[in-house]
Amino acid sequence: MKNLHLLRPRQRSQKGNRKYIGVMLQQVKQEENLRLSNASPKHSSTLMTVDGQCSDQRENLSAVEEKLQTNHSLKEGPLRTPILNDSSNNQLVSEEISLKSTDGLAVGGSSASVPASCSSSMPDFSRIKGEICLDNQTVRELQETFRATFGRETTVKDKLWLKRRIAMGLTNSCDVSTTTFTIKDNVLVRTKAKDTQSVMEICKNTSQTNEMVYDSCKDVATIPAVKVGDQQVLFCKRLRKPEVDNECKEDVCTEQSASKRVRKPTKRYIEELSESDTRECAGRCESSTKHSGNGHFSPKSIISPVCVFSTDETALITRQDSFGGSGVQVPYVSRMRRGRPRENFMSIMQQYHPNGMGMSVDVAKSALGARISQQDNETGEKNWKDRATPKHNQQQMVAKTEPEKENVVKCIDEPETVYFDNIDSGDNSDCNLTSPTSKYGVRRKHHRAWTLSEVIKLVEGVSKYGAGRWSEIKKVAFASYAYRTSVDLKDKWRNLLRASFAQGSNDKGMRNSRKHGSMPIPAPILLRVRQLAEKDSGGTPDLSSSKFIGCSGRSVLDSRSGYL
DNA sequence: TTTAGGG
DNA sequence: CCCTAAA
Repeated sequence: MKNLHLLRPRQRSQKGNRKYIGVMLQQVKQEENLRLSNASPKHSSTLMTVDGQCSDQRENLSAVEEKLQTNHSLKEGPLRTPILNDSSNNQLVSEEISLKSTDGLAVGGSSASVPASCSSSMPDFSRIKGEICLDNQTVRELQETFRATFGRETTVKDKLWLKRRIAMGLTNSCDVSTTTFTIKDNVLVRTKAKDTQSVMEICKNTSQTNEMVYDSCKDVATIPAVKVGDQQVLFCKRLRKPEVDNECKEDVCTEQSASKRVRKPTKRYIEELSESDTRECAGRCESSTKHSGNGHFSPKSIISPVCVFSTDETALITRQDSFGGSGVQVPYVSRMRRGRPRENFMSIMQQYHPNGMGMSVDVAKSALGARISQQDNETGEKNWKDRATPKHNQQQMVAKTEPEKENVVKCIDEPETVYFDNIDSGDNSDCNLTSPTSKYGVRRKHHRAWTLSEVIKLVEGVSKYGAGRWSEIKKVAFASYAYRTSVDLKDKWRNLLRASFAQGSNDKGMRNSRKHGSMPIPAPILLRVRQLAEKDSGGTPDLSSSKFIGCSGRSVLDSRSGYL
């Protein structure tokens, strides 16, 4: 008792504990050996040897019991591993299979909460009476014993297997606590139910720590424990899962497998899993094993992707997210977008949150306003307000504004550019932003292909105002193109410059390097771009500009008309 | 806001 | 095309 108390963790440091246990184990080993060599028969307790001779080792037991009662339980604790012959493992495997197929009753299929051995039919331990030596039993008797033990029939004829199963079943059965059998020192012993029960009860409540187990079992007559190597494995650990299915698997394995029992994942493990789970894009849902766990997390916490269709009929995977304080569906791909929301964010917003727009008007305006084709700010503002009304969705707006835009374009542009602009209006519609166009293939989200007319306008604008006066050019030449910002002009000009110089250095190379699908820019325009660039970097804008117009203006027009 | 330049 | 630093 004293010793055992010393084992309590709270009274000793972990380190000390381990050390102490080691010493104890040594002693146990020694005494065990001693005891085995001195065993002498004489006792009245009912016992049943599992593997060994029928000779009784009652002396053994009584001695042990005595010692247990005299507070030397740990030292004297019978920790000997039951000798279970594993030579027929292979055979056992096949037997297991046959077992499953033939008499596979409510073994694994039954609900986990109700162990098979308890649910289908109760084991009848009263059938096991008196002194039984499994070794001497015939197969039939063994089967009977099996039935008594597990409460079900078996067709297995392998004696060894039956013996093992019976032994283990008796040891591990959930009903052991109510029976009077327990395994002790390689012997199946009929003991006082009370003691066994207490063992089981204690073990049930025992944590993984061996100290506790020792402690718990200290004053119990029989200790169903197995020593595997230096590890102590208590049979009572098996109480949780007496299912035959599980036992079968373990049968095949060595006894060490008992120490490798499946453990409930630690909290930490679960947390890590869920953490990574949350990080994962729910789109590629991981195997359900993670979720199947312990029901630790409510299903609601699992992100459920929602499939929506935006105006351009592109399927978007969205998830609930808080944007600007309001929970809205945002596309999965663009989580945590740095800048302002994409333009068609508004369409999604309006489709799914027509009334609740938690985002600032400013953001919304910049998002939507950019897509509005308008002649002036007033129209734009009007359009914006119009669109912002909750009931309107994107399609309606587009349909409404499309003709407007066309009119605008036609009114403003010179006759020769109307053609291009009409094409523009055709594929500039909002619906085409992300969808494949007939002409140029898939476009990026915010991309509007530069049409030739736009390019020409840009070039002319640059020639008139000079590169860098983007806002000026935008105001004059691109007033009707709300979607072309001054930055866009600048970017396009940059591209044009690149293209023009590329062409200048190597015409053929340029042609080849040009991306497929993008509209080729006529060489004359590129030439003019280069000249403008040179003029810009050079000196007198006016002079070179006029010179340029005189020289190549015509060719540009010619080429353009040629493209018309 | 606009421009210039990097990404 | 987007973003941002400067001006």
